[in-house]
Parts: sequence; C-alpha cells; structure tokens
Amino acid sequence: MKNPPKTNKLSASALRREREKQLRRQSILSAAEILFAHNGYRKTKIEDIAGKAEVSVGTVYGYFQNKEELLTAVLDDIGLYIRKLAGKAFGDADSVLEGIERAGMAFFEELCRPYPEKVLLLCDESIGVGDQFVNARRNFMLKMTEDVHGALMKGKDGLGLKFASGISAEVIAVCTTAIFVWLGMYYKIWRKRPGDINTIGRETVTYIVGGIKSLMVS
Amino acid sequence: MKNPPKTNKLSASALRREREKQLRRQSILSAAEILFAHNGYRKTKIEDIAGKAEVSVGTVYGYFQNKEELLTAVLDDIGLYIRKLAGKAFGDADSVLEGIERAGMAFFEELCRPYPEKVLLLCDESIGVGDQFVNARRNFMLKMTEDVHGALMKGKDGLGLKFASGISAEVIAVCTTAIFVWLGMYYKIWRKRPGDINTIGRETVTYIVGGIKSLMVS
Amino acid sequence: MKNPPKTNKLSASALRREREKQLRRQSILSAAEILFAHNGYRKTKIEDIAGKAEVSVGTVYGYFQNKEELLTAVLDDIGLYIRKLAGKAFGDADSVLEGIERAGMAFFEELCRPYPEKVLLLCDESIGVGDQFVNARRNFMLKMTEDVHGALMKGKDGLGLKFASGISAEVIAVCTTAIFVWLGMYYKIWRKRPGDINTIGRETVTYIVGGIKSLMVS
Amino acid sequence: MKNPPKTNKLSASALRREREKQLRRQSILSAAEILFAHNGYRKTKIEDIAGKAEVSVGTVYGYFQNKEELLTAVLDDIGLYIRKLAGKAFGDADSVLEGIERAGMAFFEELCRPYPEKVLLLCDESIGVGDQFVNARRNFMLKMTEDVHGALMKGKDGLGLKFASGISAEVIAVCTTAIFVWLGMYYKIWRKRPGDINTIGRETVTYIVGGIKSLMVS
DNA sequence: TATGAATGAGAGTTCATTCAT
DNA sequence: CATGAATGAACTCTCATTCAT
Repeated sequence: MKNPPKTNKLSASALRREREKQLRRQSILSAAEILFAHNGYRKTKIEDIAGKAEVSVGTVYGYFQNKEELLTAVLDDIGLYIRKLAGKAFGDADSVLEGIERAGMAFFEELCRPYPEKVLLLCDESIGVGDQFVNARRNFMLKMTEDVHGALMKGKDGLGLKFASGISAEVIAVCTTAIFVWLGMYYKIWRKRPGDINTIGRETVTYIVGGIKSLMVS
Repeated sequence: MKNPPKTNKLSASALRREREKQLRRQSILSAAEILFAHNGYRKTKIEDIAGKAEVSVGTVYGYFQNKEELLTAVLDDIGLYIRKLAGKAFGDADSVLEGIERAGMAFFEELCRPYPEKVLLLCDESIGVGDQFVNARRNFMLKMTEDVHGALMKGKDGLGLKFASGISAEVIAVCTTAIFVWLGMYYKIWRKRPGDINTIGRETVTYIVGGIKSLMVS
Repeated sequence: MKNPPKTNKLSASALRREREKQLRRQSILSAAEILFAHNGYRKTKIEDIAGKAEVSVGTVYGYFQNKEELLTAVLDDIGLYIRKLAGKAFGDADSVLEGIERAGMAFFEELCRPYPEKVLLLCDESIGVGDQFVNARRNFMLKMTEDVHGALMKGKDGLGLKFASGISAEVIAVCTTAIFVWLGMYYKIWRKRPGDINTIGRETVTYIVGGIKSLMVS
Repeated sequence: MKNPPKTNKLSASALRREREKQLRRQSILSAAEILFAHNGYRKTKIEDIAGKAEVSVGTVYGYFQNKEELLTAVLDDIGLYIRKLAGKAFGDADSVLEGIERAGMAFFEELCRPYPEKVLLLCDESIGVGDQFVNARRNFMLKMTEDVHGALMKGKDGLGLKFASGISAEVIAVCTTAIFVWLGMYYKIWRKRPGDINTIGRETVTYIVGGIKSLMVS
C-alpha cells in the first residue's frame, strides 16, 4: 500500500527529476569552468559559481563535496572532451601522420581558439590546490600518453610506426600537450592580431608534426 | 637638498649601507623565489619569506611594495637567467642548428633538471595574481621571441635561415618555451625514474629541433 | 467538519494510522535521545536523527516543530523515567531512609551504569540551546524536589522526618541530582576500572545518604 | 651599532611591552570567560569576544590558536582559581573537618555566588567541543581529587583521617565538585529568592560535610 | 630604517528549516 | 502526510598590509 503503483506517470516524474538533477549538476559545472578559467581558482568564490548557475551556495555543496572536487570534475570534463576530439581526428584520417595533423588542427580550431580558457585550467593554479587535483591532472596526462601511443602504433595504414625509444610516445604526448596548453595562454595575446591567427595555428601544427617525425624511425 | 654632505667618511658608510641594502634585497628575493616555487604563490605567506630571509615582515614591505611586485621581480630574475643561458649556448655553437641543440640541452641540463620549480613559476599561479605579473610574463616572452628570432636570422655561419613566415620565430619561441615549462612540471613525476631522465632530455630536444626545422625553408 | 465518517472500516484504519503515528514519533524520539547523548546536541544533525529513525528530514519536522522541541521532548522522557524509578524504590522500601538508599542504588544501577549518556543530557549542552529547554529542565528539577519532599515527609513508617529548614528538601534534591548527573559524566572515565565500579556506586550512595541525614532533625 | 645600548630605558620599554601583552591576553581571556558562560560556547562568536576585549578578530588568533584552545585556557584559569581557594580555606582551618567546611563555604561565597557562570563552564558545553577540552577538564578533576585526598589524609591536627576505602577520596572529590557545579547552574534560579540564599549555602555545605563524614571511619 | 603585533575583509563550509512534488 | 533537494545565514580561521615604537 505504501508502494506507489508503478504506473508510467510516476516513472516519468522520477525520470524527469533525474534529468533535472543532471542538468543542474551540469550547469554548476559549466559555471565553475567558466569562472575558474576567467578569474582563476582562488579568486572564484563558491558564491560566484552558485550565482552564475542560479542556485544557492548550499546546492553547490549538495552536488560537490568541496571546491577542489569541483575543480577536479571540471578538469575531468575537459580531459574527456579533448580525448574525444583527438579520437575523432584520428578516426577520420587515412594515415598516422594525417591523423596527427588532423588532431593538431582540431585542437587548435575546436579547442584553443574557441575555448582558450578550458585549456588553461590544465596548467594554471595547479600548485596549492590539493593532491586530488594533481592526481586528476596526472591521470589525464597518462591517458593522453596511452592514446598517443596507441594511435601511433596502430595506424590505419596497416603498418605501425617505430619510435626512437620506448618512452618516445610519452615525450610526444607531453610536449604536444604542453604546446597546446601554452597556446591557450597565448591566445589571449594573439587574439588581438586576427590576421595572424590562422598562420599561427598552421605553423604550430607543423612544428608539432615536425617534432613527432623526428622521433620516428622508418 | 637630497644630497648628503660629501665627506669621505660618510660616503664610505653610505656605500656600505648601499651594499647592505642590495644584499638584503637579494636575500628577500631568493627566499621568495624558493618559497613561491616550492609551495606556490598563494600558499606562500609574506611571513614565511621574511622568516627565510631573516628579516621582519615590515622590512619586506620596505623593499617591495606588495606581494605581486615580489613575484614579478622573481620572474624577471628567472627570465634574465634563462636568456643568459640561451645566449651562452648560441655563442658556443658553430651553426644555428647547433646553437638550437645546445640551447635545448642547456635548458634541460641547467634549468629544468636542477631547478624545475623555477621554470614552473612561468606557468603556474599566473591567473588571479594581477596585471602586473601578467605583463611581466608577456615581456619575458616577447624578449625570448626576439632572442630566438635574432639567433635564427643571424647565425654564426654567415647565412641566416629563412622561415615559412614572418611569425615563425614567434611560434617557435612560444612552442619551445611551452615545452620547457611543461617539462619542469613533469620533472616532478619523472625524477622518480632516474634511468629514463637522460633519454627524456635527449628526445625532448630532438622533438624541439624537429619542430623548428619543419618551419624552416632551405 | 473535522470528524471523519464514523464507519467501522474507517475507524479501524484511523486507529491504525494513529498507532503508526505514535510509533513513528517514538522512533524519532529514541533516535534523537541516542544521538544527542552520544554526540551532543550541537553535533547531532536532524538528518542523522531522520536517518536513524528511518524517516525523512521533513517527517521529523512533521512531528516536532524544531530541534529544540525535540531536545525538550527527550528530556521530558528521561525525567519521567527517573521519577518512576525513584517512586518504585521508595515504594519497595520500609522506611524513609531505606527508600533513600534504594533510590540511590536504583539511580546508580539502573540509570547511571546502563545509560550514563541519558543522565548527561540534564547537564551538557544546556547553555545556548534556548529558553524552552531551560524551562523543561527547571520543571524537571521542580518535580524532583516535590518528589523528594513528599517522600521524606510521608514515610511509610508513619512518622515523617523533620528538616533543618523549609528548603532543605530542595537542597537535597538539587545536590543529589547533581551527584548523579556528574556521575554519569565520570562513568565514562570510571568504566575502565570495572573492579572499582561497585565500590564507587556504594560509596556514592553512602555520601548521599550521609548528606541527607545531616539535614534532618530527629 | 645595530645593537642598541642596554640602557634602562630600552629594558623598560621591553618590559612594558611584555606587560601589555599579558594584559591583552588576560582581557581576551576574561571576555571569553564571560561570554562563554553567559551565552554558551557555540553561540559565542570570536567576533564577540574580540569586540568585548576591544581588539580585532585577528588579534584573538594571535594569542590563541583556535576557539577550543581559548575555552581550554578559560577552564585552566578557573581550575587554578578554585584550587587556590580551597588551598587557602584548608590553610586557615585548624582541623580537616573545619577545612572542609571552610572550603565549602569559600566555594559558595567566593565562587558560586559571585561568579556562577565560571562554575558552569566545568559542566556545560563539554560534548561536541573537542578532545583538548575534555582532557583539560579531566586533568582539572584529577588534580582536584589529589588535592582533596591530600588534604584529608594529612590534616593539620596531626592525625590523618581514615576512609572507607582507597577510592573514597575520589568519590568525595567528584561528588563535592558535582554539587558546586550544579549549584552554579541553580544559582541562576535561586538568586531571585535572596532571602533563601544564605540558608541554601549553609545547608549545602552541611550536606557535603555530612556526605564526607559518612565515608570516614574513626 | 627595522620591527612585528594588530588589523579586518574575505572565503569555505555547515546545517536548521522550508516547500514543491 | 512523506519526501529530500534547495536554501542562505552564520561561523571559524587566514593573511596581506599598516603603523606605532
């Protein structure tokens, strides 16, 4: 009797509540991402995030245990997005080298250019936050390294490529990520020279591809 | 009016006082550099800096207007050191490409490896500090770009090299600096694998040189 | 208007509902008592009480207006229990003095020893809660005083005893309650010396009886 | 030259500063004692204490690490005062029993009556504060027990008194302290009946002495 | 000029209470 | 009547900066 009949109606209401919960979580996350990137982790108050997400401070703490967890969640989100981007770029390419070029262009065109702030979070504010965040960033880098390694070893052209050493993939992942992160920071300066932006993007990718090639052995 | 009486005695004492003043300034700066790098800008208290420099809090404010100016001074110091390092590397080399390699190795061997924290200051903690610091970093990057540009255009071998475009030097400067900064961060992880460190250093430089070469035209 | 139709069926269901209501109220009260006593009033969250009583937070507020009322209800419960205990002890005794001793032992054996926390609620956390609670505690003490006074004046042995003054009963009630409350607190320390517990109990009752006797005049 | 001459003047200024420091510490402590006792530990804000002591919030934290340490310091202060009081009372008496009576009256006249709030801190607010405070209170009680034990065993009359058992002194210390603590609480009610106050005091001491005597063996 | 105690605005976090479902 | 997510006021503690000595 206490159990409500499992009609469509109730199920629907439960579903809707679940959907709203996800939406609210997402809106808090988005607000945090924007504010962290714009003003920095420390300067961003929970109150600001709550305000931007149009919820109360308490609600933020209902979805995230504390400020650091919020930052970690933001980072995870960005990492997921980046890896998807790269995966798609490689999937569309016919060879490893083309994949690299496409991924490079995708990073630039679809990440650094439209959302330079997202990329900055990977670098900025890392010291002094806490171990949880540092671990999250480390995990992101490890996954990136695996992705790069995997992509380079099992090219669509059937024959994988060989590297100078067993840790070359790691070096490549780190150097390449570094460039994009730094690029995000410089985008804030460069965006004022719109005529050069395309050239900068193209040449940066050229630099990256050149760097990667130099660590390959035929 | 401002001039003190120019007797010998006073002059000597004035000189000594001036010397002591410089020494004290330097000791505050060093303390700040070490602590900022180790614990991050935010977590470092003025009190800590004063303690390490063996002066009082008030004295720190006698030499630097505020915390941000202290960070800016630290950054300027590091920038100077880096440019000297690169200048010496290019000076010792017989060709532009050799200069690039030497500079790369110097960065790695004489900066990232012994002082990974110094390098981190270029990246971490940048957001949310203040405009003064952001400007200082921008200036550092602009000077770096000039250096790279100059070095590449006027090689010791007489004939300068040509680049894909007029802003290639800038792209190179930015990408290369990015890698070293990021390397500083990863050094903290990699230092636990001492066997790989040398390989990592060598391959990183290879990557950089490969990147630079790919933006050159014969 | 308020009256529901008096059909048998509904009446039965109404009764059951009433019973369930009482049960639920009781389970909330018990949960509160345990948690208040274990963790203190301040540290106990309404959420915890709801959780232990297996109801929702909102339901707690359906039965009690606010947190203070809950504490007051808990106190009333304990007070009732104590007075019953004392009443029974006196009822079983053949003389006033024997009643005093029996009551003392009952306090110790059936309250302080098994539920030291209950007794603590009378003392701890009293300041800063609110007037409602302070009043509840005052009422408890007034009733205790009446009980003591009544018990001492109308002993089973026919002839009541005389006191030093008109407020001696009050003094006795207060001092005796004080000892038991404090004993509850010390039980936490003493329970680690099980060998001494019985002696402590016996001697405490001796102290109390001695105190009471000294305020009597033959 | 940097060393200032150790003239009387400087020494005096250092002394004065030290004195002022102690005064300020004391004024913070007093403010805390009064507010904790009046409004309870939880309800008392650091801001209130700072306000009453006419210093800033930061200054409070310059003298005490955190709120709990402040409470602990307050307790230690009171404990010291109580033990001094008792010591003096016993010192003035010619026999152990007289000492007990004098100490009891001193408690009542010089502590409970003028400062009922002080006494309350020993009981109230104990749960939910922290281990540091609980330890402080336990230490206070242990010292009290020692004091009582010592006083009873080595009376001025040359021959110490014998007790029912080895832990009687402990039982006496605990019961007696309990009464005074509780008395402090009841003083708030009783103060409205000024005519009875003296009687209450006298009879309470009688109760205590009666209790103690009943644990003695000739 | 050096000192370091005092300042006080500011931020993260908690939790009693409410109310739409 | 039950639910539990949302609310937001309140509180503790930090630390850059000032200023009397």
